[in-house]
Amino acid sequence: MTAVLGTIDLDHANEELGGILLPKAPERKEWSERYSEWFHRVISEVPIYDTRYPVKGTGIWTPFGYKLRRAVIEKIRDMLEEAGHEEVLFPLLIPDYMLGKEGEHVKDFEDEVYWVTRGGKDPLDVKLALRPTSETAIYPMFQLWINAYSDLPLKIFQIVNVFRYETKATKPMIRVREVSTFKEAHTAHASKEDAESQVEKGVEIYSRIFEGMKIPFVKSVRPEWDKFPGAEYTVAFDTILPDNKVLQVGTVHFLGQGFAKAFDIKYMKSDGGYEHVWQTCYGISERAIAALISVHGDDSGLVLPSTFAPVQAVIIPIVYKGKEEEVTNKCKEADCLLKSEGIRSVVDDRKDITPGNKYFTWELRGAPIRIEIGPRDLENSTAVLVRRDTLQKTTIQMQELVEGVHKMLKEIDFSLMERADLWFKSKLTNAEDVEGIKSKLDKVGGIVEAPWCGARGCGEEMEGKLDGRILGTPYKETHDVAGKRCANCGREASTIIRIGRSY
RNA sequence: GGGGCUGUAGGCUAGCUUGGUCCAGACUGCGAGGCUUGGGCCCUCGUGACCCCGGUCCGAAUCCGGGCAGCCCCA
Repeated sequence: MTAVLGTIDLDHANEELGGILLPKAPERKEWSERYSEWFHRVISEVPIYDTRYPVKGTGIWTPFGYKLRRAVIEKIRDMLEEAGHEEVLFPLLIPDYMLGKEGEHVKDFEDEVYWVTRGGKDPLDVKLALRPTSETAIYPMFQLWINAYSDLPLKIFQIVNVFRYETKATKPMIRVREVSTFKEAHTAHASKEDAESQVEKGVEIYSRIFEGMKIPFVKSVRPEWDKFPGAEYTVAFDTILPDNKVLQVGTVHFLGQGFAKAFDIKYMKSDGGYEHVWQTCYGISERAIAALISVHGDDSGLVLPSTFAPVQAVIIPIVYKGKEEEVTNKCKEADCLLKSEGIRSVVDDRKDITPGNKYFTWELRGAPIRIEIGPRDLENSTAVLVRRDTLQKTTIQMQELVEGVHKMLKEIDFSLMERADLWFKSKLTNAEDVEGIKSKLDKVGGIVEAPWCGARGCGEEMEGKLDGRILGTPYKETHDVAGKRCANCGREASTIIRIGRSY
């Protein structure tokens, strides 16, 4: 990667160069060795998410965190709309008889549903659930909305909060009782083929979303015993966090006609007969934001891809006594220029805070580019650009500022993607037998791929032997397993199975 | 599902073992002023806390019980 002008080699970091003291590239020691603490520290210090609200498993999106959240939401909303989904908003409350309509679905959720049982002092005749997910709220309305094949396909989505009474230890953004950013899409189709092709489209949309966030992932078909309750099959997106544990960041479900039958969602075919619709649904929560924060970070804090950074370029005035106004004006001028070119910039003109202090603040907040303008730059018509990921300093001519910033943002995005991919690949390993899988899980963590016979009983047995969870089999990928033996039972392998220690 | 640990200013923490010395100390933050400003400057002044409820006791931040909240480990 070549930077704009006069890039300085990192090997010479910390040397005095042209009067500028260069810091070393940030380490990723705490990030990798004490990830949990790192994550808590970053979200609370930036701040992104305040966990001090006194209800277990909830938290508050702070202004900066909210901007980050909104950037992610907007990206997802755009992509869903582009793919023909329309946004709607359903009520939070679901009557108990509706929640209970699809047997498998309610059975899996019943232990973690919050109930509203009273209105004021009076007990309610019909208990109301806080949606744990919205299938049972939405599908009775599908029944009313869908009459004929001309109403299909129906593709909607909503961005809402959902509630789950988690019994396990909660973790900010990752395991919460109130999921505050659930992006759920629901579709209905006239044929199985059409619905299954929608599953592929859903997977494609999510792939593009995560690629945009530079979050590496694998797509797996979840095992029979771990699919979404009520679904025929589930395709899940898994990424790997710095502590080598697997995080599910998105799921796409093929629902078949199960819900359609339970909620009696039928449409009239061209021949006048009726058939139940075929359905899909897919969802992403704020885990995607947790992944965005985690995957790219380092010991100095957040590192954000430019698309999602609330501030893409921060301008720091280096004000010497007597030059305050001149320097500040130049900074404001640069700020206006950048803004007019569509760059989210700010001038950090706080008084009584040294520039160094501001550097730390904005590194913590993950601003991709820092622009320093001081008296020296006024003399030379220059500015100093510092990229967040490497902390490399570059001096640039003022008239090339806009071009330089655009170019540097692209370079940073590319580097982030490369670094994340490289790291992910190093955590995606394979093994041939149970011992090998175990050893890889212990030594490398992440995700281990192994040949598998495909039998459910064998899979469950393997899960019991391993201190890990079976993530499933690759979705629409070809893996050559010819001549290979199942890692567990030794029979002929028919596919690959993925295993990881997960959240 | 099982086990362990923790809760003192906004944050991090000293004090808790052995109850009284603590109307609770440091650092950081925050507010005011001064001095500075190309990697966390310095000085002065100010600000702010014993999670909640109950118990033991002459006396509780400290001991006991419960609640709430958080963290960690194992399944």
